[in-house]
This record gives sequence, C-alpha cells and structure tokens, in this order.
Amino acid sequence: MEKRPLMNELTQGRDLANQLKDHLHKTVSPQTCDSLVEQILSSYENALSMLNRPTQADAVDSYSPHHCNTNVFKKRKTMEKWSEQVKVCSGSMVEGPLSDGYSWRKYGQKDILGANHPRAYYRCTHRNVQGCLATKQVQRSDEDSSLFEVTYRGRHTCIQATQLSKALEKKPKKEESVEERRMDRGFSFKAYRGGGGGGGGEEALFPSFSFASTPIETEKLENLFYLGHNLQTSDSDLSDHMINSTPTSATNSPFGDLDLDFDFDVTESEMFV
DNA sequence: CTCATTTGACCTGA
DNA sequence: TCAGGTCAAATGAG
Repeated sequence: MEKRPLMNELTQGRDLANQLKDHLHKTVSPQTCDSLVEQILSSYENALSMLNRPTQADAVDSYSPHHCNTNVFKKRKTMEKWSEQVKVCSGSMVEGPLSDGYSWRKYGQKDILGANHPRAYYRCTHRNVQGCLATKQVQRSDEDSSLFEVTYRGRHTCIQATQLSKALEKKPKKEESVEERRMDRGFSFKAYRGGGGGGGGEEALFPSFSFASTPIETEKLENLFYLGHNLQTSDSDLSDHMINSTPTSATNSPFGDLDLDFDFDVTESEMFV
C-alpha cells in the first residue's frame, strides 16, 4: 500500500473535519459535537504522525508470536503499540468506550501512579482458541472522566466478526459454527462491565455498554476498522480484500446526518490512531 | 456447568 | 527498587 495517497487522504479528512467544525459553530453548537470534532482532528493528527514514523511497523514484523510462549513478558518491547482517545457522551446511549469490532476479555486492572482512575487490561477473547495476542488497555482520563485513553498492543491474528458478517450476507445465520457464534458475541460489548463478578462490589468504573449493531452498521464499522489497520500493517492478509471493498460499501451516506456522523466519528477515532 | 470478571500475587523492565 | 503488566484462583452470572 502506498504511503502518499494515504497521507493525502488523511490530510483531506483533517481539512474536512475542520470545515465541519466551522459548520457546527454556525448552526448548532453543542459542546459534545465540538469535542467530537476535536477527536476527529486529533485522530487524524495521530495517524499522520504515525505514518511519518516508518520504523514502527517494522518492529511488529520482527515479532513472532510463536517463540515467546514461555516468556510472555519479553514481548512488551516489540509488540506493536498505538493509542487513541475515545470520548463518551454522558447523555447518549453510549455509556462506555466504544469497542472496535473485536471481543475482549478483561484480565487485569491496576492503579496507575499519578492517575485518578485505574487502568484496565483486556486481551482478545480468542487468545486461547486462535492464539491471538492482541491486547488493549483502557484508562479513564484524569481531566475529562468521559474520555477514555485506549492503548492497543499487537495485531489480531484471530478471525473475527468481519469474516462472519460477510458469511452472513451469503448464508443464513443457522449455518454458524459454535466458534462463529462466539465471535458474534463480540458485538455485544460487555468489556466494560464494572463490579459485576468476583468479589467486586466496588463502583462501576466502566459502565456496561451494549452496541446495537445492525448488519449495515456492523459491516461499515468493521471495514473501517480494518482499513485503519491496513494503514500501519501493510502485510495483513486482509489488506487486499479490505482495500478492494470500500469502507462505505454498505451505505450511501457515510457522512450523512449528524447521527451517522457521530457513529462514524468514534469509529474513525478507533481506527486511525 | 461454562465463561467472564475481580483481585492479590508475581514477574519484568527501567 | 518500584511501577506497570500479567497470571491465576476465587467468585459471580447466565
């Protein structure tokens, strides 16, 4: 995948977001919309800066998941890592940070020095089944409690709902295997359930969140996510496939009304950082 | 019964 | 040495 067209695309996106920002100031001016636009801009900035750092993707390729089974901590240095900020609007249905189309399982939580909120650690649900070593960390921002800092580590090597949804387009749902159904559950984002099980009882750090995923929205989201991944992982098996299918294939109005815009915004934030 | 979350202990790297 | 990251037993939910 060529770098320059990507740069052009991202730069254009940033400019468009700027225009959108001006528009919002003239018509409606809710602070939430404003912050969303700011996120678009910061995401684009991050993506651009990442693209200007050529060595980052190389570090990933030198990492092979097979030779670190016995020494899981050695991978910290070489794992691909990128972060993003996810804004949560308290008034909306969305109460937790949006997920990214993958199903995550929480495996730890730590109080971080100097941070008001603990950091939660998630790994791919399919870690055991498919050996997927992708992990992510979620931490609530100190200044803005509705802002989540999400740090991803490693690439997903598992087959996720993207492939599933494509399969569903062609055949009825009852054809699913057991494993496919497990993946489908990845779209009911339970990752941020707070104080549920265990001895918990503490306040819900990450309130529960359920994502109403229509087939159209799901596909769009996934396509966008993979497209974003391809920005930094050009050797992905899915690259060619995903590039050929445009992110907006499922809908005619990727930037239509405000509602769509909102969904799109968060998705972009997740994919471009 | 199975699976996810919680949480304290343990390990690693700076 | 210590903060951050991970493990795994205990526990709860479905």
